[in-house]
Amino acid sequence: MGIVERRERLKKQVRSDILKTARDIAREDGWQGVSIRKIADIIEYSPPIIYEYFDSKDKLLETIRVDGFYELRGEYDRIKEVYRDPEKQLVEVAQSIWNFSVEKPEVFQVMFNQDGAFVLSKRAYQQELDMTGNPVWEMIARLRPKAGEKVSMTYYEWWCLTYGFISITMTTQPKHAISKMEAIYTEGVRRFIRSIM
Amino acid sequence: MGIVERRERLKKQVRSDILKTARDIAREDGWQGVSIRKIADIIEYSPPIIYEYFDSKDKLLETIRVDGFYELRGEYDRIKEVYRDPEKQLVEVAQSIWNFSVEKPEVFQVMFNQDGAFVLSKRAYQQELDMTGNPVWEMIARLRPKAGEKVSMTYYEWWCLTYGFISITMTTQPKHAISKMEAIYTEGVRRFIRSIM
DNA sequence: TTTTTTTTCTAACAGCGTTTGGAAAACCTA
DNA sequence: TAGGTTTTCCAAACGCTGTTAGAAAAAAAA
Repeated sequence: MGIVERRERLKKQVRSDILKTARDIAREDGWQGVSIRKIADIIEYSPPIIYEYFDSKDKLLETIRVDGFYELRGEYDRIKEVYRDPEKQLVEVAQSIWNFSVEKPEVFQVMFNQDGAFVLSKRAYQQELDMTGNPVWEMIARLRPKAGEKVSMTYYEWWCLTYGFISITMTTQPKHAISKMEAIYTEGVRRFIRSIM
Repeated sequence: MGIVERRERLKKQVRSDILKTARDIAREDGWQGVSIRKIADIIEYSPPIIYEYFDSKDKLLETIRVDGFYELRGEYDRIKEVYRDPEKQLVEVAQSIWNFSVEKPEVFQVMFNQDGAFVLSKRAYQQELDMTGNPVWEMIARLRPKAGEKVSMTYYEWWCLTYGFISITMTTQPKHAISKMEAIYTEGVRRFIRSIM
């Protein structure tokens, strides 16, 4: 009897529909335009249904944030496997962050509380800034075989350089001008890598 | 008869009270907690009064943003006068941005659409990124006597490095940890300056 | 004092996140 | 198939939000 299975499949579907719809609205109208009622309208359920999947709107956005970081982490792990040279690895990481922000700007906004997106908790950042098992931290460590403390500081600089550059670009530049900034970003990243080698 | 004058004085006072109250609430509860009704409550007027001073909540926040950029610009001009060495000037500029973000984090948030603050228009950034009469642009130009285009790119890098670092630090770090990041910021700024000289 | 102008507020609209209570549907059992 | 149980779902409401219209109150001018 696959009844339970069917129900669970449907639940998973609705859950991901909610997340996808939130992102769709945000991409179109910005996070300011995302409301529980609009999401409910689009997935053709009543608003209270959403609360069976997420405790609150805040938790819903936090899920999107965590998923975003998870996806990026996957990219970093992949890059670490594919390339041997840590310099090349970091350049690739920087590239993949940029691509991510271009392809999923609305997710990037949630990840960094930007442009109308807002999540109260800072929990997601802690894991991201932690060094244990952190692929990017290890790339920098290989590039800079100094004491651990120094590496963590450099890693934090890296974090701010990459995410900061894109954050500021996304919020200050009109959509059509963003792609022109990629070259500056890439050059800045290269300069940074060379300056810590 | 100073009736008109008295009225104008009072109007200016109420206007600045509105702005100050908005910032106060934001500092205490975040920009998410700022509402027209709360502001009205505190300045002891009814909500519609606020609309005699600002067309909308959005315009109110935009005023705070523009004032913030104006204040910083004043700092930069002052620094440019006081110090001769462009390297020293830039270090001081970086320092003053940091101090600003520590003393008025809620204004910084509005300036870069962070953490619940949101202004639709990107107008304020255009002037800030324009090179004409821009003190920081000129500092970089003196440090890097290359072609104009290159200077503008470097200036944009500077912009992203400083504001980006602080933006990311403010949104990702808990309040108590922020001060510990200043050293990393300062070192990053110094490294950047040296790398473009 | 009366008229005119200016200032101010009450009340309302539509939309927001969220919760409650119960209706409706789906399911299981006899 | 009928009855009972469980699960799924939603209408309605609460207290918020930004904003506006129109009337009331206050001040100034006549």
